[in-house]
Amino acid sequence: MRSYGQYCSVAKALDVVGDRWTLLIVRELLSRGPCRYTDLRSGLPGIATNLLADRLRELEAAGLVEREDAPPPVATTLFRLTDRGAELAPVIDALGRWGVPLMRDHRADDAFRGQWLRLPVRMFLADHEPDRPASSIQIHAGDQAVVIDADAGRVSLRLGADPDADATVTGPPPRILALLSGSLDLADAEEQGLRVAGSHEAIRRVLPRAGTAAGEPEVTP
Amino acid sequence: MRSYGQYCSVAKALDVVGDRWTLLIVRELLSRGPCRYTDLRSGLPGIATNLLADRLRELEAAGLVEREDAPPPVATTLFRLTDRGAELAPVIDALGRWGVPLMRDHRADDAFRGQWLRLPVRMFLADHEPDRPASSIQIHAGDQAVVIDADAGRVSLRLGADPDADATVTGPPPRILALLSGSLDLADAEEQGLRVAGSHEAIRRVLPRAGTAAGEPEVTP
DNA sequence: CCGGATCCGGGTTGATACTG
DNA sequence: CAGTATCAACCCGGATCCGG
Repeated sequence: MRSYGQYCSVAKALDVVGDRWTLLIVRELLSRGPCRYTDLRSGLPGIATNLLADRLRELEAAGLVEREDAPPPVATTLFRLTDRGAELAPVIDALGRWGVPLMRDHRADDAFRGQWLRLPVRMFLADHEPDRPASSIQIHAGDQAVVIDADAGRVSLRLGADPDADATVTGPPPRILALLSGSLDLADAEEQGLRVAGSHEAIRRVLPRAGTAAGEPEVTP
Repeated sequence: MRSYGQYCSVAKALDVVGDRWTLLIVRELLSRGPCRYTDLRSGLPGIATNLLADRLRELEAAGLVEREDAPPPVATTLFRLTDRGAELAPVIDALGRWGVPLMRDHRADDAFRGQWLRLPVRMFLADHEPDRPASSIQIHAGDQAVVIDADAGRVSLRLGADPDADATVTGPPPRILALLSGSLDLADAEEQGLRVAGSHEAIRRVLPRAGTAAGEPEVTP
């Protein structure tokens, strides 16, 4: 990218990460951890493969990403954020938080990936009953399957399906997000296009509660 | 800008503010308040005038900026951030904070503007002696003149010169920034290319103190 | 299948000139 | 002062191809 040529830390930051796709690559590496080239490409639908290769080279040159040749069993190269690269997390968080109100306009051809729920999970969910045994919720958002775990006060997300989950929620991504953000009540979920099965307590355990986090933006579809 | 077409709040945010120059325009409006077109252009050295006009239109369409026809005495149009636009402050802050270590590489032809000190002043300075009467420091950074005021626990910055300032610091922007960020001690300032005059107490009153803010990045030139 | 490289058309940006 | 007009250069997107 052309430098802005301004002696200002915002401009200097954008000299490094202001290029198209660059911050989304960082988002992907932050939410998935070390990734193969192909994983990155599937997590960044729409990127041209030459651009991904270019950006990864630039990020490597800037010291934000390093490539690691994985050991023999897998024998593939992994891309991971350096510490300096991971320090962009507050930038991604701030952008993601500011963007929440924009999630109201969902276009039919918008792509969706399960790992993109990691930020809303961190932003909106909390384990309100940390003393209970661990519980999990299977989410089917569009064609993406993820599991939300609550355990000892911590809420986390993993990709994939878990047949032993305590509850299951199925529906289109915008409705799932509305539920997670607290703008759609669990009681109304079924009427709003969500299928909810299993333990409602496991779900209420992590959903935002009124007065819990004041000033949180919501996603009202 | 082309949409990324991803149902993710980070991508949606970048759909709106991810274009080249856009976030710098927001930075400028945040640090200067309502501005005339010409003020914006001078605060964004390097921008082409057609791009500034384009971006302002896009920002207006997105509801982040509104134009206001100023009353008869001045009779010019002002551009100001809407509330929604001002909510980008955490994004600018996060970028600016991440960019601080990049300030070490200052190129001779980098432009500099006094208002760009507003972010470092907020980030690094504090009024450590809130009970003393108000004091002020005149800064001459390159050809830019600003005044840092400390009053009743608050530190603020205004553009221009003030002949009644209690102290004066003169030098190139990188040295000024090193001093403000705490990586250059006031005692060493003179040897490092800064001219310091007047009350050193007024300066020490606001400079960061060891142990005051742990983990702050610094600018070591 | 993985991890790209290459090529090309079109859109965006940048620099300058000009105008109500 | 607040832009518009023009045009060249560059960057991006999409497709195709290639070596392990």
